[in-house]
Amino acid sequence: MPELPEVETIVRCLGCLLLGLEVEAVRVAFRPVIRNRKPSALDRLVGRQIVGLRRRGKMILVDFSGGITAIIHLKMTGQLLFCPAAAPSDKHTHLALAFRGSDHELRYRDVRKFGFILGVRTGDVDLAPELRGLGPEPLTLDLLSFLRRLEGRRGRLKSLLLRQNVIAGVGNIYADEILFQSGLHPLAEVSRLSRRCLERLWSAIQQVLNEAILFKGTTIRDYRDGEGLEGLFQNRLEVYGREGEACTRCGTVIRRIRVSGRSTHFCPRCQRR
DNA sequence: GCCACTGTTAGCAT
DNA sequence: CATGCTAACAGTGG
Repeated sequence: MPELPEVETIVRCLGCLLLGLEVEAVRVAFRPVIRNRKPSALDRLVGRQIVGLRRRGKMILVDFSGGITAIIHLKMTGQLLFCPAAAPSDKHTHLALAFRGSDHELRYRDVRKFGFILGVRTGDVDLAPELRGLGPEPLTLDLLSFLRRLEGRRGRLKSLLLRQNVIAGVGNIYADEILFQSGLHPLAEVSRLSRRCLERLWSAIQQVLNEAILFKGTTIRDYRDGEGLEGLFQNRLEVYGREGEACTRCGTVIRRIRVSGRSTHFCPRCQRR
């Protein structure tokens, strides 16, 4: 469930805590979460310092000294937690890094095991198949580039928002919120949207994602930031998870439908087709 | 106990 | 260019 705002929150949170720490030990409890086929740089982290934390789409990039980067995708239920080494860890903790002179460690947890960690050379990060083909970052994409990017595309508007090769980082929750904010119907045909509508869409993307980052993301169930804290944006959701409740803008009952296999929430009055 | 559901994404057939 | 379906996995709720 971590989408762009959640991953951004984790990266900002952990950036402050991890920068400069030197890896003292690596514990791997469940090897398959490491995607490298052969023993890789990830097996040689001891002695390296963490020199950077970045986000690309929904992925976390941890840069280590010596030119190694860990690419981490949390998928639905992954967590990256900086916690006391003494705290008990459960069966869903698949990997942990201990640091020299620190009583805290960094743990990677993932109940459903969909997530992964991949070690690459820092210079090759953008070439990794997981990052290749990822669309631009929505929050640094200006309006004109956005419009150009959507030119010639077809299909349902919501499906388009979810496609990581078009725009990176938007997932199911924020797609619904962005559509509500822009007053557009999830099933609207992309190729038939007026320029005015596309501008509203672009602006809603900026607004919703930035606001969600300010509120440190949405915790429905599993999401936690780097210190184990819940987000606050779940209290500000306008449509997601509000099926049967009243629209905050017009009072109409929020409806839920299925769009490309994903649960989709919208206000039938504020979001006309 | 069984079944349907869940925030992600890749791979497949169409 | 697009769609829908399935699968990976574990937990939750009816």
